[in-house]
Amino acid sequence: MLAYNQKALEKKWQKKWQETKIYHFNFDSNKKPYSIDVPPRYASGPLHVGHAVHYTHIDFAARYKRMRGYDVFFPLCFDVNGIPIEERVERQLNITRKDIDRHKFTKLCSEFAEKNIKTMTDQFIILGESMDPSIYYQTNAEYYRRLTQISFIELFNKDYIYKGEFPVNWCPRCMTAMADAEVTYTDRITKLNTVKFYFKDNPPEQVFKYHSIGKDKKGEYVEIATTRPEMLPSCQIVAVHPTDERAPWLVGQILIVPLFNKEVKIVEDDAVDPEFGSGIVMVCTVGDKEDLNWVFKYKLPIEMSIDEAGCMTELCGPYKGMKIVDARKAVIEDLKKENILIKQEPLDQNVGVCWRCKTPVEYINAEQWFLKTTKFKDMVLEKSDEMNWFPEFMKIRLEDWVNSLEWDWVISRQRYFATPIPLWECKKCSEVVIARPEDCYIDPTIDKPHIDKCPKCGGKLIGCEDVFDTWMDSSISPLYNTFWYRDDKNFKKLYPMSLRPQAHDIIRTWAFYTILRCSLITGEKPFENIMMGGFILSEDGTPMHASLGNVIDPIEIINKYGSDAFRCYAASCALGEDNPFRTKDVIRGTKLLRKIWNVQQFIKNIVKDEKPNETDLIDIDKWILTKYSKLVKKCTKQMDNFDYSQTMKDVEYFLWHELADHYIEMIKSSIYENNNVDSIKYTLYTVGLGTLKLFASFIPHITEEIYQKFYKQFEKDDSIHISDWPEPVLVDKEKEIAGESVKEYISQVRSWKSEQGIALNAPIESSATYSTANTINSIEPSGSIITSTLKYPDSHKFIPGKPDVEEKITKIVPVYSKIGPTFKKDGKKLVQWINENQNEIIKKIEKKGDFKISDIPVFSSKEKQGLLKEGYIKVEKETKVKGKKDSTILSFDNFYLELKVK
RNA sequence: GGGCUUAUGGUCUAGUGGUUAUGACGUCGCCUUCACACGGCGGAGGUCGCCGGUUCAAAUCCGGCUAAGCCCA
Repeated sequence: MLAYNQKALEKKWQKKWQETKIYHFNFDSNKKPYSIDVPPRYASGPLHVGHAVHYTHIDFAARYKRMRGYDVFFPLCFDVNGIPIEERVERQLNITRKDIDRHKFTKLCSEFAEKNIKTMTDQFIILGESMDPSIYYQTNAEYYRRLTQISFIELFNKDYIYKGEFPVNWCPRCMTAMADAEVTYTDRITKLNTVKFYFKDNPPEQVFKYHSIGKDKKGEYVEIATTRPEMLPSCQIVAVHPTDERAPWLVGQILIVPLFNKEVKIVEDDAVDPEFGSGIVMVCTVGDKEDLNWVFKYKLPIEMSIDEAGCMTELCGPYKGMKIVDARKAVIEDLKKENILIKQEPLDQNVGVCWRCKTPVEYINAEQWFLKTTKFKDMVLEKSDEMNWFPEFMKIRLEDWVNSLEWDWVISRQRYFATPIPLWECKKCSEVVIARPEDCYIDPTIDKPHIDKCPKCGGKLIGCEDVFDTWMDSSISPLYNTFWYRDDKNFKKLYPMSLRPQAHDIIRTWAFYTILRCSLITGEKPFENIMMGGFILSEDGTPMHASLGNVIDPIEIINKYGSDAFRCYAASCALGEDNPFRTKDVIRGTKLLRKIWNVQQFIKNIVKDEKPNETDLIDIDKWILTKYSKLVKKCTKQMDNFDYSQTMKDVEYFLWHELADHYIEMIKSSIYENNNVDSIKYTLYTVGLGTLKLFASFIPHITEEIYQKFYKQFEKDDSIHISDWPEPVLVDKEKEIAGESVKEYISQVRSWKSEQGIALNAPIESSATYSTANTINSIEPSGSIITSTLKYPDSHKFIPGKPDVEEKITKIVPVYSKIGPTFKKDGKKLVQWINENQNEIIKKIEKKGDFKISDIPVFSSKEKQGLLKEGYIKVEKETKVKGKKDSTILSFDNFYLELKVK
């Protein structure tokens, strides 16, 4: 091993791993499978740092499980259907999908996606992800869409699918349905019209003392402010905030909608803003998103006042057929005539418009396909309970979501680039003819049905032009991965999948829909464990999103600092929490890598070309091996719980501090002096290889390089990534404590040297170390390590007991954790007394060795026990040398170190 | 507005009942040491978001508030 050339070795191993296929999932393996339901990455653009961190976390799981002896199923996959890709293509070419042929358009979408897929596949390799490209899929391929269709047919045949009406965003100019993502918002100034709604029955007299309630010769009325007076005919209810002082008088009253004489009820609702307009609002079907919420909350009829061309409907009586803007003018004129319009004020408004033509978006009712979901709430909750959630609280989000469900899932979209809904409808009687599974993949806009006319009335069959919501594709990923419908043997082996990794923003979509779909089809949960990644924030603290323009390209980072360094950052991100990206943390990663490299180089130089055998171990080796074994146990447990950040921290701390700063420093001189070499070599080899393996999942390149260049000649495995996860070697509590004493002792003396400005490698003229008999006995076997590390003269002695010193107690410190539980409420009094009577206590302790509780006046306690003996207090001491003139005593912990003074 | 989560030195972070709060980055001082000066040792720097409660004891448990993140078809 020469100097650490990070970039070159990373490239080399990435290439090698591809060639040797060590990540290959073996369908015939005897090993237990560990299957990962990898999120198919959406193909609308390259990966940013946030994605890169998520996939790196999944890679940690895959690599760890491989080392634990599993046959790991880690597919490379991409999600390619849907609106965002359509939208990017439309924007890129400045067209709408209706401008060109449907199938030409979808081809453009495919091509656009393929480019991104290629980029991302390379990115995954550069990031060091261990996906298996031989179990590849992408959701727009016919082999995948076929299963979306077949699973739909199964649900259809189970009677879980129905057709109904549902409001959709609609651009009246483009005459097309729009996804929320296609609606952009723009500020404009509109007019807020305050209109009189008359009471049907006379309200109680008291109400007139409140604002916005009045009467004129036509009767009593409330004032309602609206920007959409043309929507009056579809007014369904009027709402007021529950804490509004008028609410008790108004709720339950009936109002008459002006011009249309429709009766509407007043309800109370938290969503009303009491500061807006008169604080009383009309709810129409459907003016905006808030109205839509009310529609479902109050189960309001969906009466539409606007049609798909942006004209007023039948419902609007005399205004029928008018354009929205004209109707608004006409309605206002009529309101003025009737003296119903109280005032008009200008209002700044943020309005949703079509991103393409900037026409304000309307809601219209469209025929849609539904999958029954509300019926299966309990089933979904039950299945999610059967799974382990990491972190656990994420399950609550799913549960809250499921419990709040009020309507079924709309699975159809009026789009092009997605899986076609495999059915035909009779033009005459609307009878539905569903495709046969054996005919899928099928596109009803191109392919003919298996029967040539309607089985009911003989009418003409028209292919369905709607496509599926993209979640219909991605929510069967566990079925696709496990060969459902295609290979029963593999399905039984792989389903349910072991792990679903995903981000928390799509719990209500991907997690929920997957549990729903897969359970409905198989009767079983789709996965055993679900691991939730948090968000990666940009350096300025905002979440990283392409749309926010704050994305960081992981490849740029890697080009500068390397993949392993980037992965060090990824490993520092706690699961389920938002983590800011810091270049600093990546730089810190490069430091760690260099440290690992140097430590391993040291080990290699000591161990040389023979594998050390197990041998009689010296105490200090038993100490580090015990610490190492405890580390292995702890890390194993944490890795099993997907706690990567803690594991990384623990291994890093062990390597850098326990191993490098302490152990290696301690054994160096032994090695150079040729003492205990067998024991040390064995220990260095064991701990060196073991920690390298603990690191391997996180930083695969450097660990592989070190393994190949050194350990492999002695080990059976061709790659560290298919080697066994380490096992604890020994736990010797006694030697562990002894080793800690030696470590502390050396470290204290080194600090002292530093404080004195003495070079750390300068010899110290020290004649003896004193401590309790126990401590001296336990550290004496490591005596030569101490004297050689600290450069004591050979004559240095370890002596039980105290040197000839004078000790002065300087302070009495109360021990709260001891006093509290014993004295409870009186504890405070005792502490106060101890603090106020320091001198008295010190005197008595110096005379008699302790201070009795019964001597404390604030207690009438007869307890004869001593404060010191029972551990209620601690003493701080100052040590002075008594006799010898040419020496001084350094005291720390329970040690006294005799030093020569020059 | 609702659900979940988060709030700790300048920055990032550990810490889920015991009073002297962890580590990293940065900063300051010291030390060429034969794996590593891209290293080691040490110092300074915190009213643990705010208010209240439970408790002998709260960063930690409970309630309220404030701010931020995700989701709300």
